[in-house]
Amino acid sequence: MPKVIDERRRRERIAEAVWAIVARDGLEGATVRAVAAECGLSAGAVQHSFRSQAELQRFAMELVVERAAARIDATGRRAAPDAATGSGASALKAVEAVLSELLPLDAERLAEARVWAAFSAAALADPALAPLSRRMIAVVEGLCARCLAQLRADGALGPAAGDALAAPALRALVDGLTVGLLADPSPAARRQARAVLHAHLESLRP
Amino acid sequence: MPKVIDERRRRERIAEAVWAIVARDGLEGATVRAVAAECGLSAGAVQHSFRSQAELQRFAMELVVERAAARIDATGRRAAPDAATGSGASALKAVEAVLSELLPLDAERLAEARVWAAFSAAALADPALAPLSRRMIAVVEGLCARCLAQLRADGALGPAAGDALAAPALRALVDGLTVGLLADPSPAARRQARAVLHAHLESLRP
DNA sequence: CCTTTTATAATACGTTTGTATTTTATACAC
DNA sequence: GTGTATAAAATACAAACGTATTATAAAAGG
Repeated sequence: MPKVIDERRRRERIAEAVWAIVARDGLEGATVRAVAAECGLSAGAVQHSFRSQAELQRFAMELVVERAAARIDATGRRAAPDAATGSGASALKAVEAVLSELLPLDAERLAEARVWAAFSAAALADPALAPLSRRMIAVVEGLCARCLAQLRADGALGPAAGDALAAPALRALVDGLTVGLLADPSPAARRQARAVLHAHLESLRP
Repeated sequence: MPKVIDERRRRERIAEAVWAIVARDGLEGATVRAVAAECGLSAGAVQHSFRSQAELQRFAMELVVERAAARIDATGRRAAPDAATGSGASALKAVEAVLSELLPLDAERLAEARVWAAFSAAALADPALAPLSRRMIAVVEGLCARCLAQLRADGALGPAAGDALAAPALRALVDGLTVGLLADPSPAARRQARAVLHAHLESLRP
């Protein structure tokens, strides 16, 4: 054995190279050779870690979901203790901050959203990727539900806003704002997206 | 000249073949040969109508926007006379019906949405397609704005719902619901999407 | 009727793709 | 220390791609 290398780390490094290329050139730019060059390996090394390109793409998309789910879980937990103390107004601000982190409002999250959009589009034609699309949506909706539960606990939610449709609606709003920001990530559009999210949360108040 | 053929019609027929393939196999399935086979032509004939594949894809995406804009314009105009007569409740129902036509609730519009998602993803990596993405969003938001104006004229809009953010918010909601239905087009998900749209419009009432 | 023009078809070509195969070099076992 | 197993690199190869080129056939003009 030439080097005793952590195979898991290696696979993740390659997946991250896939992300970088996809964010820049789209999924069709992520050829085996391009991915290998992106992380300073030979094509043979990539082939050693992934039997086929399809397996590589599936792993890269799985890792996106996994990382995003972990991050969302962390921010969701972070918001909860924050707001339990004060009035409804501060809870609303905390929830707004948490949900803002789902939107592509900075360069890093814009890249993430571009990668995710590319994979989601690929999932429409590849049944092996479709469950990952659904899982990501479920994760986002879960965060929305937790945010709404937080608001409800703080009395920042009106009576009509508490039904089972509030979380799917909030998820749709966030995803729709993301779609808009992908097409137009200008500062003006970012301001508007933030304002729309703010207004929606305000409209839920009692 | 072998046949005196309407060049515009021919280009549209080829573009429609692109849509059929993209809806089924994604954009990377729309090779010149596959497109030619889809509409019963030879690859040479396709090349005669489109200098390059990039030009073909751009035309196909332009035609999607053009057709969608025309359809949206027509349905928007159709809704207006409907609701001006009755109370706010009937206006709300009419608007709900109009906006429902934007959602992929049947097979035809699901195919349309799949095509649009594929092109939108391609636009992220191809600056020549990006303006078409933005235009489509503007068209949808325009319909949302007209629907809201209709509701306002019929007194079916609360005071806080009338600001400039209502149309962008409604557009985001519709696009977000579309994203969800693309990942999960099951009857249950369709029911929920309709319910979310209904609840959102209800929440705008005075 | 013959020439010309042009849409279509067929073929050819160079490139790039994913992947299989071979070669090389290195770290561990005995 | 030597042999062996394996990661990594290099190379090879068939398939598919976009596109250029050539050939064919059919309608219009004189």
